[in-house]
Amino acid sequence: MTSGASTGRTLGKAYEPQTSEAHWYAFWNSRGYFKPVDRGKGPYVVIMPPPNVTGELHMGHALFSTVEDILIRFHRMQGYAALWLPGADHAGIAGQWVVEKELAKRSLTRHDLGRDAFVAEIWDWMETYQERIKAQLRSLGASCDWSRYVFTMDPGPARAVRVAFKWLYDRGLIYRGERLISWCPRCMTALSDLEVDHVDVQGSLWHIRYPLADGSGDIEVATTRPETMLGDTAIAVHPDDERYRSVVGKDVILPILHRQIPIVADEAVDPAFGSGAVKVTPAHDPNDFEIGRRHNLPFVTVMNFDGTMNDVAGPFAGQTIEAARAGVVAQLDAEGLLVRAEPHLHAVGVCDRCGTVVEPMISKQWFVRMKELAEPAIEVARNGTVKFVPERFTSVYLNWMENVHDWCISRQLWWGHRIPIWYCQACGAVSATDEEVLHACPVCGSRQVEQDPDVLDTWFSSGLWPFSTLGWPERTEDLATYYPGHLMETGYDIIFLWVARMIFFGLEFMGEAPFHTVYLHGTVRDAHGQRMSKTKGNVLDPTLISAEYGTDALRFALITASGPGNDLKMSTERVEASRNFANKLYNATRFALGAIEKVEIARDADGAPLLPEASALAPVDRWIIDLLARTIESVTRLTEEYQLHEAGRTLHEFIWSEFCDWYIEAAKVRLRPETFDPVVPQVLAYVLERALRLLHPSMPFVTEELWQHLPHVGDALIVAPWPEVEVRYESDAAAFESVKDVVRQIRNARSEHGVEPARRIGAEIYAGALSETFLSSRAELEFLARLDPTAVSFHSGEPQGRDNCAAIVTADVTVLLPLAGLIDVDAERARITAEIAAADAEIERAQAMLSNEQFIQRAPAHVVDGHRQRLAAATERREALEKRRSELR
RNA sequence: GGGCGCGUAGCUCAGCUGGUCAGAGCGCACGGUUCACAUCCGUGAGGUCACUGGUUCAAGUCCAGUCGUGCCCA
Repeated sequence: MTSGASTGRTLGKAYEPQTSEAHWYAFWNSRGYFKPVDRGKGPYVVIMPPPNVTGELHMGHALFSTVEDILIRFHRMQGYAALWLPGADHAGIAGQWVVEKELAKRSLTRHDLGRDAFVAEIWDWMETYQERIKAQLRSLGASCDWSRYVFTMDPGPARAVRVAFKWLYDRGLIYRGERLISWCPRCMTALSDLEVDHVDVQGSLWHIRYPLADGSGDIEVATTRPETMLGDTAIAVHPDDERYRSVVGKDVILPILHRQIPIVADEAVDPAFGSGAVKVTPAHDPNDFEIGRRHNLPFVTVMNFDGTMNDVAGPFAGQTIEAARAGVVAQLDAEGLLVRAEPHLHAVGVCDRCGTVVEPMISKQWFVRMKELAEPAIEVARNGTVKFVPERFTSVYLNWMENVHDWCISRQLWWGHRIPIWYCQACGAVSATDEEVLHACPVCGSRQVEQDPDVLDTWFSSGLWPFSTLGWPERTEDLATYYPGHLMETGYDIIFLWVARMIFFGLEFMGEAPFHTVYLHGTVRDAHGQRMSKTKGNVLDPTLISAEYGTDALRFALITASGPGNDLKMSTERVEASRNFANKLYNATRFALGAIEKVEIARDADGAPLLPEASALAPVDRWIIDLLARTIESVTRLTEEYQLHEAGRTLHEFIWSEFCDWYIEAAKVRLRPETFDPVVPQVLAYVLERALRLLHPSMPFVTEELWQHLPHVGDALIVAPWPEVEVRYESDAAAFESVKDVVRQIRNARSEHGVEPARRIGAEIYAGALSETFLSSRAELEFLARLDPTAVSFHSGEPQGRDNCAAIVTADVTVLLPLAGLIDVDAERARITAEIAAADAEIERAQAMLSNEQFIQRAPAHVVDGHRQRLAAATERREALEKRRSELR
């Protein structure tokens, strides 16, 4: 029975997504279809990469939600208990910053409010924006399970973070230490390596002379950062560098501050750079830090955490880094120690959140020891337990994981998960706890305990996401049922930040990788290939686009724009084309319904339109049914292989270029009252109903709307079963392709000869072995080629020469079109000559291959056979054309 | 310095494991009041698949190199 869901909804002349979308989303949601339901095939789990709660949804979100939704809907229809678990991320640094910017408008800083009040302020923001993000995901059609929605700062994930931290701390995999870390002076926090971007800047390379302490001369070094010389504790040269062999072990006098520092030999020095001697500032440069450790050099910090120089910097204390740089250069110049300055392009690390130049600083921070965690994470990628789509990202992942450094996880922020470490003021004990509050020191019992003021890197909690969302560390039913999940879908730009960490944490805490497949999508760019950004003003807002063209159009445009892992250019033209496709489908369905409503549609055991008996089918019916079967097969396979763009294109081709352009057009002749054939509505219903199911994951709204109007059983398309191939008619389909081919050629001949579209012409048809197909397709042929039924005749044997005819010649069929007075004999001769040339080219190519002994011997039989048939067909066609040309007068 | 992607019709891109794969959409030209759709229909023009060499019976499709372009890591 047709569901009541469509009651009251009528189909207007054009598809109006605006009215349809909200209706169906609410319908699905209210019936609980977004929740996983076990239908015997087990679970299929996708954990959504939670969007940051720091702003609006952008095209990247539209892309990820489309890809994930397609795969979830596909598996749901296949009978899996499909769980797509949504969430949102608190985005530590970015989250804190947006609220600080708001405060700045009121001329306030977070320090004016104090920690508690500031955090309360952020919570207000987060709550408002979480709702906005949820609404936008709904508008994109995301069929995720809202009942399981989680925010990274919710009590569950927060406890997971503490438990994970304590676990790793107890295992010795988390430690606190003084290391050189990347520091953002604007955000006033430490960063991990991954949160630092490298940008090339045009700076200078200053060449400076350091006098030798024994007065025997001086040594020249080159640097891009002269102000750090205040913290130099050595000069280094390569041990094999002959130029400096004699000075290694001597001291130099550090200019300005007049400290005496040694010259050391270290393999890390590149003799080809500058003079071959470098200044060593262990406290402000990663390479120098290592040199400093190797040679037991002092670590002299000359900067404050706010980007100014400290007291050690002597005359430059209190100045900004930029001012100190200028000052140092000026003084060196004044002292005659500046050799020269030359323009120099070099990479500078900047904070990926705010763009401020980061400073390498020595600081006491918390770290995760990576070696032990990385090993199993490398193994699962190597042995295929975790696969990447596209595959090339496996080596990107491995390369990173094999060279990973310890992970700095403490952040000097107020917003985020507070480090669950407590310091006893009485006995000095350091204690980790998985409780929110530690009331007393577990060592001495003192109640004078204070929690570490810092918070954890946001990505620490992200790494736990595949199981913290399911209730871990509690042994919940969800965790048992849905872990490990199946697919992780996200952008390739966060493969390390997010995917890699989920894999090693999943292995560490759950003993199993959190998913078997990582699907990585590219970046959505504007029509010119530029990255979209607010400052460039080239942002396409998915909310506005889907409001104008429809969500289905936006989704289809995104998904067909390019394949996995590749960037894609988005433009409204693309979306418009997809909207036209939705409208095409909509109108095709309206047409089909006109026929379907005239008869009683037979149903199969599931209640869907029944596949008609073969005996009742005309060639064109078998053709479209076979094509549907092929489409089901392709779309299923392509979706399983994550070739969603190809699946989309395949469906577009089937629905528009085959079903609409040929089947529906051909069907019209058998829908006329005088020649009405009841099998036609049956075929229309059968094919269309299944086509809608195939297209549903990509274009959920329009397909649901239309499906509800078609004969069906079940409440909604979203939970209808995925179509399966029921029957094939390969040879019948091939035969009808010949009819199509003849129609196309007649249309072409008509066009070439300038026959008015409305004019019906006669035809003599010599169909040979295909006579039966052509005879049974007579009405369709007449209609599609605009032939005059009273002047169409079928013949057997060889075509008889006739004057004033245009000729259609294929390998099997010849059609003569008597066009007395209409055709230009010269033009027809030219047309046929061109066709003969084409046939010649074909014959030549086939002969060239077939006369090659090696080809005959080595190529597979079916390939050789294919070319033999090709040659035979082309030869026949050529003969017929030649004959026809000789008959032209 | 190391690694990866891309370079196919005017534009944007498909083309999976090498053998009718030279394709689609948009654009363009010509023609259309066919009762589903002008968000449409029909016909057509346009590419030596960046370049060079190689493997193979056979190469946009594999290999090597070159050029152009974009990105990641250090």
